[in-house]
Amino acid sequence: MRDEAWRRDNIGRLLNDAARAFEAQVLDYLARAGHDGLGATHINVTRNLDSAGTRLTELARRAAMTKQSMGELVRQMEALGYLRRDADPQDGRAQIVRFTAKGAAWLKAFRRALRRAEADMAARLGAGTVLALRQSLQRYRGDVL
Amino acid sequence: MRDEAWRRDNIGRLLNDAARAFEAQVLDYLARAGHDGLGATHINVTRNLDSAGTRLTELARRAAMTKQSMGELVRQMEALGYLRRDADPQDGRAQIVRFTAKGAAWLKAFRRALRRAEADMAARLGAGTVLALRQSLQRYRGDVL
DNA sequence: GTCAATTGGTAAGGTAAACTTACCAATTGA
DNA sequence: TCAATTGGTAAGTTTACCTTACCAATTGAC
Repeated sequence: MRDEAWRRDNIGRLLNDAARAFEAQVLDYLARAGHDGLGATHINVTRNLDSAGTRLTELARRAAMTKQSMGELVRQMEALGYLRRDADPQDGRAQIVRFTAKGAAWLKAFRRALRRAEADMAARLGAGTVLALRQSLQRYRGDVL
Repeated sequence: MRDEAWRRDNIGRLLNDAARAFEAQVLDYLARAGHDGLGATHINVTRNLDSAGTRLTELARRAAMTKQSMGELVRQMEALGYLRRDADPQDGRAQIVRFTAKGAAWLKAFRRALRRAEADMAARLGAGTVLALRQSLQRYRGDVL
């Protein structure tokens, strides 16, 4: 029809749209499971929080954001009851951020939502295609070469 | 090593990381070509602006953002000399947003940057894989089914 | 052992890119 | 003709970050 297909079909836009759609799907599954109040940003925390707990500064480093920004995310999640901060017995300055029971439940629900969104994708594209997609993206990131 | 690979290798994160990396590459090519001052946001404008010009409200509708937000993007690009606004002879309220010569040059550079970033990807993954990737993403979006 | 440098964390304020609510003026249509 | 719709602007808010500037605890060089 027109030679302006690049507007919709350039890889950048396709990647972006797919990323947003997937994320929205995951968030929707979480909301349906009763876990609202947390958004995409907070995944920066949960993604980097060890089950044994992690220091704020280390969380910030892993998420590649400032201590202040990570501090704010943690503060929000603490206020909602997902996290708890304990003093580090090794270092009087430090805090150890940990999941509460509610936080652990949220994490479980998050991983389930992730699996479901991925299953939705597989239902649409086929499992083999999803596997190939994952491998392509990993290679693009530089995982294997 | 650990069974927590989902943190790095879930499709959502892979899509997001790839989208950001691709976008950064495109913006970098543009900057090297002397086109700085415009960021990823402004692509919301150029992506939806017809060569014959488009009304602000229509731009906002296509980009799925508010008239005010689109108005601000257009104002910025106008200030930098990429766009011009003409009165619509058909409607005294309306303006028609158009590329200036500088804007047209920018668009050309943008498309070139897009092609280069895609070529970079093909150099890493192979052209066939990029094609498969594109098709997968189009199907995920719902293009074909 | 002491004291300067480093490190964990907070405070205050700024910025970018969106949003909402509230308008005005031109147009359209019943 | 006049009320509803539409194109666009204004003002202020929100989200998710950032920077600069700190303080207090710890560490390390001497």
